[in-house]
Amino acid sequence: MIRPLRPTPSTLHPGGRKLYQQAAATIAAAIQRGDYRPGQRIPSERELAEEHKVSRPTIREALIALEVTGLVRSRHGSGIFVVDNPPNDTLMLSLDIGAFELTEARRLFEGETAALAAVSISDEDIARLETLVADMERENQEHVSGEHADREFHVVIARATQNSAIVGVVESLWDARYSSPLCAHMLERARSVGVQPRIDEHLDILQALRERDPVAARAAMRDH
Amino acid sequence: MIRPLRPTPSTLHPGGRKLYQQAAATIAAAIQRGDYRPGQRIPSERELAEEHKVSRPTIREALIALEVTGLVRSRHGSGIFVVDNPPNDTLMLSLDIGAFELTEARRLFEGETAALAAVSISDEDIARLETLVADMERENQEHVSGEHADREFHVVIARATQNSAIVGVVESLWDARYSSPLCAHMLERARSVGVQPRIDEHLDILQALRERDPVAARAAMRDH
DNA sequence: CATACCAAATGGTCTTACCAATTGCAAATG
DNA sequence: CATTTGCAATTGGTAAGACCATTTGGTATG
Repeated sequence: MIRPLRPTPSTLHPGGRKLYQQAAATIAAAIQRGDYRPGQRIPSERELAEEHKVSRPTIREALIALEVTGLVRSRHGSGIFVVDNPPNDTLMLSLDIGAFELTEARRLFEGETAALAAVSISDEDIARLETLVADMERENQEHVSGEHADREFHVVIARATQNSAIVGVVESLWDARYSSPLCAHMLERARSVGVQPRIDEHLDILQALRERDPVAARAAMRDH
Repeated sequence: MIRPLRPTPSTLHPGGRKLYQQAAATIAAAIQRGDYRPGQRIPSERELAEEHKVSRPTIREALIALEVTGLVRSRHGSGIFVVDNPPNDTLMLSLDIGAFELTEARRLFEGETAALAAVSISDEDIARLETLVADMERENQEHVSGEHADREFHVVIARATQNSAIVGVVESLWDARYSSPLCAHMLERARSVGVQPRIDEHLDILQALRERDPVAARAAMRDH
């Protein structure tokens, strides 16, 4: 017997995909489009169910999918919130990786990233890097973490390559530091030892980028 | 009024985590422990619900979490199956990236990976690479894809660095080729044009690794 | 004005029910 | 007996309604 390729396309499921997947995709699009801002509350499950013309269990499944993805977080009795950190738009990691391995990988890859960025970085990006280094110095004197500015510094360089795959890799490797308690502890110690050298290293990288010197940029980043 | 730190620990939620998370964790553990083999069917939703002492909607939420994670896949009317491919244990990608960007990123990062691997690669790995190249030649004459061997070739090199972070990045960038239909199409054309050069390029990389020459390995990989 | 309390809103879970797709077995057919 | 046909049991997909637990903000009370 010859069965039709798609045995009765089942007009009940127009999208082919399961309902919860469609709903999740729609909501995710709304988030990445900015309809729902980071940190902001999104409509309740009951409202979303009515809005998407599906039942509450279905909308719940969609929200769980988004929660697993890391886009939203639900708080019992309070609501569902868009996660503040625009997390991994391209790559995301799931397992812990040794701190040493991470450092080595970053050294390798970010060195090349800096070299590539050196030949295509814009003046605006350089200005942005300068303000970031200034922020780090200020936060340092106030004994604040300054990690956010540090991350931004590297991500801006990656973005200067105008290559989203590279940006994704750099972000992933950077965010991995936070996922492992072991790494977090190591960072805590490293930071208390000496912070001034880090500032200087960033200035070295910045200087190499200013001169559009790929070789110097790679070397500076590797020393970092 | 002094409220207890954990306002009436609510004996209904012993684990603190939501029920679907507990169930998902238990099932995931069973999979990674080998209780449920890859490709094999796991018990039905109704059975799992009874087994875990929760309702079917809850067990469904757990399964959806696992499906989003990529551990299982559910087929309507058939059952839920453990995904055969031991997917990305370290990194996974979610968005499409342009083909050009991917190529550039791979050129950059895998070049350094090859250079690092050259100084630490074992004889067994080199032997493994030789058989892989032979496989590719054979599959090539049979007009088979040979993509699997190609992927393996690069992953083995990454693994030779003994750095799981690097392995994760290389795997991610490689797997990204399959996620985008656009990329898949481009590869199809590229393969039909010429396949022999690819073999030669792989041999160049292999030769550089045999001589433990980081500079030559990087150059060969970049030409690839 | 500060505090304590209560009620609405909201996520978390359960129960039940029905639909849709798949699969396997059994009956009908050659 | 082999093959095909078709039905029925199994299983995932979705819906509706109800109840509990938590949070939150307003309100009454001191």
